[in-house]
Formats: sequence, C-alpha cells, structure tokens
Amino acid sequence: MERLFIYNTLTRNKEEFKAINAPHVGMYVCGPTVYSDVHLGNCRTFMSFDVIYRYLTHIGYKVRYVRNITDAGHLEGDADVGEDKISKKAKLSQLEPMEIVQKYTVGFRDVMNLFNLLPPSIEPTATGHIIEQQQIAKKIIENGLAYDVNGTVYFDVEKFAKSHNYTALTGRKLDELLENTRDLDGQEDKRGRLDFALWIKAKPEHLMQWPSQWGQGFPGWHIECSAMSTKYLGEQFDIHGGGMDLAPTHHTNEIAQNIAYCGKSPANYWMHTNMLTVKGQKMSKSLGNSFLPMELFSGDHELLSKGYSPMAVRFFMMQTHYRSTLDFSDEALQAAEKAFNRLMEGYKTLQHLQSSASSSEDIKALERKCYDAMNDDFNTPVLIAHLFEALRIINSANDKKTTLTQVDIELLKTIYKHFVFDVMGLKTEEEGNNKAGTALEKVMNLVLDMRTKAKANKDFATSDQIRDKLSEAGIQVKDGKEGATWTIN
RNA sequence: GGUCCUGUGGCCGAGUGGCUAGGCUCAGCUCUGCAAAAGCUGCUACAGCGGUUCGAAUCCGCUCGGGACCUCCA
Repeated sequence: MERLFIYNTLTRNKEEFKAINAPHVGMYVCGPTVYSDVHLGNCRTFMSFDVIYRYLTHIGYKVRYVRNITDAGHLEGDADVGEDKISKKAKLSQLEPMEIVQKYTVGFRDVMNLFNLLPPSIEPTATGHIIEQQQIAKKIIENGLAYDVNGTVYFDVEKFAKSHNYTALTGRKLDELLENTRDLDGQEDKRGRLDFALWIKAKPEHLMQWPSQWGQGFPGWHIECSAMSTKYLGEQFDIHGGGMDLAPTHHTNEIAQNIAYCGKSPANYWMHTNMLTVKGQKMSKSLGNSFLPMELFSGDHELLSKGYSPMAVRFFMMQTHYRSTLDFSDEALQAAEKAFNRLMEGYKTLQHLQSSASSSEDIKALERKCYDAMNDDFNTPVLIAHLFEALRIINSANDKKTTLTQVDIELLKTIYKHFVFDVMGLKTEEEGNNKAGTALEKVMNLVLDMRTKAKANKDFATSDQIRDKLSEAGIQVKDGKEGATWTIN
C-alpha cells in the first residue's frame, strides 16, 4: 500500500497515515445544516473530502465515510439563546420544520451529485439521534463535567480544562479565550463563559423539541457529531474532517465532549479544509457574498460573464490545495474551464493513438509522480501538473513527434482512469450519449468527409464554408495529421 | 484588541535551503491552402528592509499589505 502523509491539525505536522484497523478506515466529516441552499464554499469542503475518500479507496482502504446532516439544534444568532435555525426558517415559510429539512437535503444531494461526489457510506441526521445525544449528555453529567440549570445542560469547560488540554486542536491559551469571550445575553445560567450547551430547554413556541429527563428541549450543536461518530465509527476512529472555521469552536468542543464522555479523543487525524474566498474575503452566507451552484452553472450572477459546467468548477477547485484559500473569480474560472477541456480532449486523442516499437518517454515514472503527489497530503495541484505532462506527451505522440509503445499507451489510459476519473472525480461532460449523440456523430463524419473531398479538389470556398458554418453552430473543426476531428464548444 | 495564517511572474496557483511546478493570457516559430487545434520557444517571479549561510522565494528579525478565528459558519 502507498505511504500516505496527512497534515494533522492536532500536531500541526504532516504525519504518515496509519489506520487503526487497516485496511479499514473510519472517516467522519461535518456535513451541512439544511436550512438553506448550500453555497460553493460548502461544496469545496465536501469536494475536498470526496477526493480524500476516493484516494483512500483507490489505494486499497475500505473506508466507512460518515457525513452527517444537521437538521436540528443548530442555533441562529448568539450562542445557545437564539432560535433553532430550522425552526426560524420554517415559521417564515409557513412550513413544517421537516419540510425545510427535506427540501434542502434533497437540494444538497442534487448539488453533490452534479459535482460528481460519491455519496458517503452513512449520512445520519441529528433528529434521528436524539436519544444518543441525550445519553451522552447524561453520561457527561455523571462524570461531573456537565451540569443542568433550569432544563439546559452545559458543559463545564474550565473544570474539564483542569485535567485535559481543552485547546489541543488550536493551541490557543485558555486564559486568552476566557478574556476575549464576549458576554452574551441570556446566558446567566452558565457557570463559565466558555461553557456550551449539550441540551437546550425549549420555549413552548419552539417548533422542534423533544422530551428529555431535563424537560422539553433540543440538542446543542456540537453533541450531534459526538453521538453519530461514536455510534457509527466507534469511540476512536481515523480521520475527522471539516472546514477550518469549525476547528476553534465546534471541533474543540466535540473533542472535549468525547473525552468527558468516554475518556478518549475521537480521531487520530484532524483534517481541515481552507475557505473559498471572493475578492480575498471568506465566502459566507452572513457576508452575503456567496455563490449558489445553480448561479454558477447558469452564469446568472453579476460577477460572472457566463455559466460554467460542474466539472469545470470541480477542476477549478482541484487546482488549489485543500489547505490553501482559493479565490473565486470569473477570470480564474475561465482559465480552469479551458484547461479542463484540453485535459479531456487528451483522453479522446489517447483512444486512437498509434503505437510504436519503442517509447521516447518514461510513462512509468510519470505514474509514480502522480502517486507521490497524492501521497503528499493529497496534493491535487501537483498531480494536475503531472497530468498536463501526460497530456503534452499524448499530443506530441499524436503529432508523431514522440513515440509510445502499446504498453505505454495503455498505461496512459490507466493513469487517466485512476487519477482524472477515479481520484479527482472528473468526468467528460457529454455523458449519456443517447441516440441523438450517435446520430450527430454520423452526420459529422459525413460532413467532414465532404469537406475533405472539397479540400482535395482545392475547392477551398466550400471547405471553408463548411468549417465556418459549423463554427457558427458551435462546432469546432480541428485538422490533424490523421484527418479532421471536431468538438462542441 | 488578542491568537494564528498569509503576501510568488499580466492573472490563477504549486513549491520550504542549492537543481526551471503547472494552468490561463500574450509574442514568435513549426505544421497547415488559410485558419483553428497541436508542438516548440520566449516573457524567468518570489511584498520591502536587515540578518544567518558557501548559497534563501524557502530560516530569523523588523516594516508594510491581505485574511481567518475569538460570535452562527464548510
């Protein structure tokens, strides 16, 4: 198996990946809160973990990938006192909370599908695990690290910090956190300013609430992940992931909960993806600078000159390492779209490449470089650089400027299959070639054949007319050594 | 204000001590009836100042700029 190195937020270092129970790997990623459409920033995180999931699988691991759906408990506004985000939206829309959940869950899955993300092994919901969350809260109280005040259960951070490193994930100093935490209204019940809720008492008008030993209420945000990761992956598993913005609060609290619950820190490797930015600023709903996937596909956005296909966008994201910020712009998207199309054209060219007795290129070494790139903390930009080297070789061979044996041609096909399609999850756009596609293929062969004859007769007026009219129709003719080919622009 | 990250050529974006990333754009050449496509070549950068070193984009310090988190957030 490949030697894989992963950057671990816990140690701030790249470490060799060792699975607890190889070849099995448990991976938990914090999923979306389904109270509105997912924006592109969210998509980037899930896409990054999709590649991680795909690569782990590709090199032979059996991965159980759990990504939750947060459909309750997530608060609007200030910590622990606001309304449930989903309830709030439901009231505005005159809908049942679960209608909101259903609508945006379906929408989320549709978008993930368009971006060609593999579905996780398990996609559990917070509302489906109320009992488990209550049990964890109860156990933490028994262990003396949480307390119940008027129907709300708080985690005692300062008490926990006496015996454990509360800030292990971020390396911050507890004193500084205590100093810098603001006073918030409605939290008089808390003993410490860093304490957070495991279970929250519901007001009568609160739409989503469940009975508990502390009265009617709903779960705090962080506890759902503790409950679901423990249930499906065990008290300790391999990888826990999420966006970088979750590390200081959500993940820090999650680790504290797990330790308080069972004495064990849940994951060995914590992975965090960086933010998608617009003009240097984090894309987020609250800043109002977010893009919806559909706006991107249609081009219906003031910052876009045109629409972009899901695969062009996916390629765009792959060009940047997951731990770097990625700035989103029309210009960068156009460049990515072009590069992506060229890469995909290369695959077509590869299908009818003629072999030679010997190769002038070392394809095996190229394949090795691709693995090395991915083994180095999933470095897709470097992988892409190598794939463009492969593309150059393919095009050169097509121009008869380099030679390839049949074995090397097959190896190039394997590289494409493994890295472009399986690992990066890209696919050709015109999938689903139906009857119309086949018919077009035949028509184009006929038209290009006629043009070739016209050229042979030096009837350039006719051949140019065919080329120009096709161009107007969005079909580009490319003359090559072996005759003409075409693509739809 | 505190903590942390970051500043690469026209644009996007890898790279952490010596050996040209890559993509897009632009210019030239080859091929071509012409064009496109493709290939080749060129534009060879590392915010500024100082230091460490035989040698720094890469390490250290300072200055300036950008960002994240500290409050819901992928």
